[in-house]
Amino acid sequence: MAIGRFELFQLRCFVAVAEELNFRRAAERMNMTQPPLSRQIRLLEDGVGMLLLERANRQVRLTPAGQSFYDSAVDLLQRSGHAVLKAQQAERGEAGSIEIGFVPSAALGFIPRIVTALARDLPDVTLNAAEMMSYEIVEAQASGRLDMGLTRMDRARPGIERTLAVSESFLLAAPADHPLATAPAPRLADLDGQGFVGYSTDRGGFLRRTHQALFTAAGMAPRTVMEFSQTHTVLAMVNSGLGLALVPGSSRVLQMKNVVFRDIALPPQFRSDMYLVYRATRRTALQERVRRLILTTLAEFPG
Amino acid sequence: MAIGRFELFQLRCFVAVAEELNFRRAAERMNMTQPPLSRQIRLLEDGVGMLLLERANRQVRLTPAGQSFYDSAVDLLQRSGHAVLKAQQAERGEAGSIEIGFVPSAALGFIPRIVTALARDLPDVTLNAAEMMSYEIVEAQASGRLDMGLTRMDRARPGIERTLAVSESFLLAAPADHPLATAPAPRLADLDGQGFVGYSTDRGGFLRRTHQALFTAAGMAPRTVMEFSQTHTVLAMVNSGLGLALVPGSSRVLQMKNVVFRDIALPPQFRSDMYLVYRATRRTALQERVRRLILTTLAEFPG
DNA sequence: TTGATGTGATACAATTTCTGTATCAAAGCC
DNA sequence: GGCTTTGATACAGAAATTGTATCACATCAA
Repeated sequence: MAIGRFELFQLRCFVAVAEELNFRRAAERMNMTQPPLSRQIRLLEDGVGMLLLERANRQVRLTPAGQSFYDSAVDLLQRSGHAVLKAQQAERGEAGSIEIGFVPSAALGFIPRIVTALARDLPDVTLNAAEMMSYEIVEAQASGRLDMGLTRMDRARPGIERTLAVSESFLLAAPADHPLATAPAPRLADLDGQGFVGYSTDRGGFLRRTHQALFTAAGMAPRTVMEFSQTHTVLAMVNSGLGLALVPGSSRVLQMKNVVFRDIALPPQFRSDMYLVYRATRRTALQERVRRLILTTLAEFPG
Repeated sequence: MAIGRFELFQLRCFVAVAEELNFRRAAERMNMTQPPLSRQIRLLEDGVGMLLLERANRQVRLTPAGQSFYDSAVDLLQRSGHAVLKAQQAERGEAGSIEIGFVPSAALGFIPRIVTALARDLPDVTLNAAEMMSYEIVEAQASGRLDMGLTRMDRARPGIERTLAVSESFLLAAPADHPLATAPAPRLADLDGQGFVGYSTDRGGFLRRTHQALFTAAGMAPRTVMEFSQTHTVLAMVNSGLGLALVPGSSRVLQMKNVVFRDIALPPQFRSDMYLVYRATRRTALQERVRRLILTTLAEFPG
């Protein structure tokens, strides 16, 4: 027999003998007769390549190696049982790891809530959340590296389901000393001709397209000063007085000294929508559980 | 098959399949043909009571439970190999645990040195050192609860070997304001009639017997004020000015504000001897190793 | 559409392994 | 000194495992 090779059954036999220090009683405990028990012990000793039990003068004792191996054996048997329990947990979707990709604008309000809810309801689940651009989410999900994505992508893809996770209204972000920062009820028309900090097409470009559609529909055009891909950069520009901006509601958490957020009335179809995208088929119990948890968590988000 | 029961061989098979995701290649890696490999996987799945591999459309995939179980399996196999290595270490006497009992006066200088040396030279050995009275050491060693003892016991016992570990000279402990604290060269005769704090017979009584033999041989008698079993108590009495004391050299580590230690000339046979006692037969490699380490460590003790 | 190829599952006989009964030698107990 | 109990051994029957041959099915190329 190859050295270092043995079987768990032999470990059970050995543990029984080590605890009883008597082959007959150990055999009884193992529901077998003494000769085969002796044989299994011998096979185990062959396997590990050393004497584990000292059979001297009608008394069985553990050798030092046997004592050490006994400790290991108990540990191994315990772990082997635990392995089954963990697998059952994984099968029920209570444990495992989930890879989720999200666009930068989800980092502000959504991801922290998801992480919190997951830690509370599914503590044995590891969440690996990676910020990526929306096209990266598409790629990673297609190749199976991602279980889910949180993105603003608005066109459907084959094999990928999506659910509207949050629909936020836009907020008007204005420098504190701007007239619209204190006006009674800012309206879209007030932006006409004003300096405006917009979103670029660098990442996804969904917000930029929404804004353009919005301005076209309203028949007006702000004077776009500059464009940036991420909300915190846009707001930093507003903060330095460069112009106004229309940002998703969840941006409110970004408190800046010189930025005032105002509600603004917009046509109902112009909202900042965030979708949860996931495989349409072959979803595991864990993915399903996490998916539901994310949707219920984000449903409570102040729209 | 009983649920939760499987064999390491089946784990090896499963790991091969999980890594190859192909039964034929996995079988080749396991030096067997595909049918028995399939059978072992089936047995394993029966054993853990759930599906670990998804065989769909000519493609093998791990189920969530299978992924979890794969991680556990790799871990278990690694540990099973490690168990053998640890047992080999234990056989060579490089790992394991050693129970040693020691009398209170060994706690001052000897045990700390032993612990340090053991941590340095045999880091995988756990030392359990328990302070006990000398008769307890005898009992515990006889019943096998103790591997070794560090004691002042001077009579031999059957089946127990002993080695003189340290032979210390006695020191005169005097209150700082006592004449002998500053006298040029204190002699035994100077103690005649002086107040003396002695050792009691409570624990072993070896030191008391030595002192009495000493005084008898010198034909003098100090005026014993009080007797205590432990050195730190004796010194506390000296510290409060109650009298003089003769303590083992290693007591010097007990620094007390009002206690001065002086070398004192005594007949050569009157020394404070500490013995290492241990089983004469059936010593393990570890016990032998630790025994030698203790003796060499204590041999360097400033006698 | 059709054959070629490759997949894992299945059937079955040969082999191997394991189990239990009977027994042994040795050591402790009365 | 007989009696009991210990673990080891021998061996036949039972059980499990293996490899060969084969199947059913899916994919791919023409």
